[in-house]
Amino acid sequence: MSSENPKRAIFEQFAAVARTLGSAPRLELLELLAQIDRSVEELAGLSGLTIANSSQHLQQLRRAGLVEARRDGKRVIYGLADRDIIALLGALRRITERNVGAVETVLKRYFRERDSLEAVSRKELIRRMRAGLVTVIDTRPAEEFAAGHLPGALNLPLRQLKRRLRQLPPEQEIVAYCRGAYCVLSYEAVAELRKRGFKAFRLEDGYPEWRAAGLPVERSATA
Amino acid sequence: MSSENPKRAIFEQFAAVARTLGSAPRLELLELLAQIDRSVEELAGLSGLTIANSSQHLQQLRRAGLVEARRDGKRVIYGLADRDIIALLGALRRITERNVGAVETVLKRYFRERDSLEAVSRKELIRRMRAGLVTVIDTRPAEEFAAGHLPGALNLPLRQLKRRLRQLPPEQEIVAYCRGAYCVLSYEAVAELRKRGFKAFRLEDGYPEWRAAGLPVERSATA
DNA sequence: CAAACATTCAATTAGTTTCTTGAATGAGAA
DNA sequence: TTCTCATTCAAGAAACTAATTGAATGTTTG
Repeated sequence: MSSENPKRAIFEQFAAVARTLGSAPRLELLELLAQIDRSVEELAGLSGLTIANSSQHLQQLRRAGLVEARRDGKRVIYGLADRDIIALLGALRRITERNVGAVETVLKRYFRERDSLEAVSRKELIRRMRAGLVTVIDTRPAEEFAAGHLPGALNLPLRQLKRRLRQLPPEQEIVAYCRGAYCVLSYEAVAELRKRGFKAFRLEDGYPEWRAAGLPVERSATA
Repeated sequence: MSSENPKRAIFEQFAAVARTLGSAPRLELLELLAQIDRSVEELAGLSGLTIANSSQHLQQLRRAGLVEARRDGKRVIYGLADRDIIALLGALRRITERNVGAVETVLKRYFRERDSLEAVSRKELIRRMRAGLVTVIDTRPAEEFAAGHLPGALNLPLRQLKRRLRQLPPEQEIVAYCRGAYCVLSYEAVAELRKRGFKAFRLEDGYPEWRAAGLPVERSATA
């Protein structure tokens, strides 16, 4: 680690960033932040970490230049430092998927029915949206929905799904999305809808990727 | 790390891959492999690691699905498992550069003259190549050059540079490239050429990125 | 100013990772 | 078979990282 070798010193910089990504809790925090900026307390709650622990992970992410913090009254709000970080996470996901069969295995084990894994690509979804063939539902909490969502999407958080089945067209195809490829909400929604006889699919990735691709989004009050 | 939480289990898979990237020696090995497949001994020599240590790092890279090994007689030859890994390393580099000023600082400190850092993009290089405005030199060792290089490039490894200055057109602009953005060879070549009065620039990135972008390459005997 | 609150800091403990050394494989050559 | 050589394995010491706890900081509110 001595800086006598400049090449090694540069690799050490890259390694430090990669090392920061090399922790499940920190990746989870990044995924939460890919959605919307949030306070420490919120992040701790959503990730299941203690507040102190979250704070420490967040500071590491900040030291690596991956997130930024700003103060808002009593709270400190964190957010991604750079939209490109979503691309980096995507690349990491792709490589991991391709190379480590275990990821798929874990998914399969959890979601028993292989069927519910069928995913629609963004491109395909856009085509079907244009043709008016599809109802798009956003399974994230109302707060995240309000901050931005796919055009024409219906906000249907998981907890409300059963109560609001009537609002869904029984004939039309339904595509559900959520925070990203491995956000469980949309998987669960699809499984539930299929059980009730709906033609439901999952969007291959989620809202952050949609927005990062420069596709149109809507902002609005909660549905 | 119990797998009771499937979401966490998935993030743990991603984290394991990222953690494998989080080590300067391993990133250096990957950079060497981005060029051409190589034996353990060769990698150890080029990276300055002991053989046993290289072997262990390589096995970690293999476990993470980043490299693959095949046997060739007495030796084991390693290579990148997947061309996309170059993209991942590129994304990591971009984020690190943008967010950690230290990288540039280290570079600056080493290459004193800020001037020699001026880089030409791939796109710009292609334009100038088409117009016949530029001499392209490849500063990598002959072996790597033979395995693939930019069309029309002249192989001029650093050690031969001084001896072969005559072969270079004194008027025309020269663009040097090597193994990637942080390969020191092309920096040194540019510094040397400028000292001698040539109009020399560095290609922003290197051969692996060129090839990964699907641009044409030549294979040939050593120049 | 003092109380309440969100976040951060500091110190400890437990668990990983790194590099080194020397011995063990396993393939090819004699 | 036996020798040689490239690579891998195994074990141990040193350095680093994560999570926990309780105290400290700094902001808003009364």
